[in-house]
Amino acid sequence: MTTQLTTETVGKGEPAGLTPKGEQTRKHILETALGLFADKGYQATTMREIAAAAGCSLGLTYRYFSRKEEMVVALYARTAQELEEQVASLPHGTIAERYAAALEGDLVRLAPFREAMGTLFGVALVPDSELAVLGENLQELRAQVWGVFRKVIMEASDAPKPKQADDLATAFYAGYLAFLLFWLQDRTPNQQTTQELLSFGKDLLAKFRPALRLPLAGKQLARLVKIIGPMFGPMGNV
Amino acid sequence: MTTQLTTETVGKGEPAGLTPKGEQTRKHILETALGLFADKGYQATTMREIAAAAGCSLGLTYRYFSRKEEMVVALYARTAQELEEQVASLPHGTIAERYAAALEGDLVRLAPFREAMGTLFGVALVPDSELAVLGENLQELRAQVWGVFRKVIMEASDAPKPKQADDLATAFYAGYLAFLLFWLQDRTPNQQTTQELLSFGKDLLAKFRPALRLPLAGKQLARLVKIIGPMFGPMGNV
DNA sequence: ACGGAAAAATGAACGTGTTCAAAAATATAT
DNA sequence: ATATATTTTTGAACACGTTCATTTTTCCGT
Repeated sequence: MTTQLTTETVGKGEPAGLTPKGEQTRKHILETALGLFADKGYQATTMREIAAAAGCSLGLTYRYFSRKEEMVVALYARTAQELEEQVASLPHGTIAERYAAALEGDLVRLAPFREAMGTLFGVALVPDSELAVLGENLQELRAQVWGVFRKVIMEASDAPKPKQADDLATAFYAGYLAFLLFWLQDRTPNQQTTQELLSFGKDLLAKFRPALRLPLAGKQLARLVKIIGPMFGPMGNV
Repeated sequence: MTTQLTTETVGKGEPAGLTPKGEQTRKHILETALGLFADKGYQATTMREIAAAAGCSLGLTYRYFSRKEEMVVALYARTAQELEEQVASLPHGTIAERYAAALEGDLVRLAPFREAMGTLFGVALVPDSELAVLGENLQELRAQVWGVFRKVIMEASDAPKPKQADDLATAFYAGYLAFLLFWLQDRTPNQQTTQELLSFGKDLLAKFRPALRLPLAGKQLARLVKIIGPMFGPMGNV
């Protein structure tokens, strides 16, 4: 009557319980798929190709990834992990410096999968999709990344009080999404325009950071966050 | 040896030349499709259903719309036309008032097709898609809407000099895209959060409009536009 | 009125993502 | 060890977007 599960509630897309062997197979399929994506592109890679390259049947891949895009979600989740690690070992400095460094690091890690990320965003922006950016399935991932930006702010040399830090983290998270979207659209060589935008944003943030101490600016930020914050779901602040 | 075409270079997605009858059929299929979209949703509507409802073969619909999403593009092009007309007969007032009115009007017109627009944006945000927002195929449409925002600014009571108006129009166009994206994600009843964001933006714009006369703000805007402007392609300014 | 060219329209097929019922393999209880 | 439940794996099928060779209709010059 007892079950033989080992891993418990790993993620949302995976089946309820996986034995060690199952986990291993899942990982192998994912690795194979990511290799093909990086090699010949996401759209050009067929589910049947992935199955063949992984040496298993087509149906099996659907046991571990209920959608093709879910493989890209797994990839993104992995780089989110790396983002967290990067920020943990980020030199102390101003908010602007740390935020810019975090964004740039993420871009570098995602670069080989730009096209795949484009398709993921395409699906993620369809509001009632299973993988909607602001949907329930990605809630945990959102909270994780939000926490990373909170850390970017709180451990900076010019960190504000915790309450405003939460507001700023929400704004940073929104800015992060917008920034990724911009990057995906940027067709200039080496995404140079995105680099310029990053520099611009960094300068702007540094220039206007002191203004945040003014009641006017603080109030406006608080008002904005009160509007858009709830769309991201609970982040620990409420 | 002469050809029998009547309409010349109507748009990008349609076949090269269409006789009046062809145009009529195209319109009929589009009308049928939009009805189905509004009725049972875009994703749930099948190309075969559209063909059946329009009383023609499946293949024929592909003669007039090379992709399913192209029907949504046609819909968007229509509401862009309506946006232009609305702005033409917009009461004189401040930039903030006029911009907010334009955005709100667009939302009202697009409301019945929110889900379809979501899917369109999904495709449009895949950079190398045939229908990429910033791609060549939608260039004309982009220029048209940009012109509308330019008019919003230039014929306002607090219109700036033409050069800054161009910069502002570019920023407004980018803001417009971001705003639509936000609206698509907004799951609150009646998209109330989007309404609040609109109010916030309007207030903010009104509050900081005077600051644009300051060299500092003007320079920052100019720098931003110099970065992101080229992504939209030629808009008449260059 | 006729013949030929261009356009409109058809219907069958293909590829790909996805589903599902059933078989094979594996672990647990007695 | 055997029986039983559970998980893994398979392979065939479906649905839908899309393509294409072919046929039918429409238009124009003579």
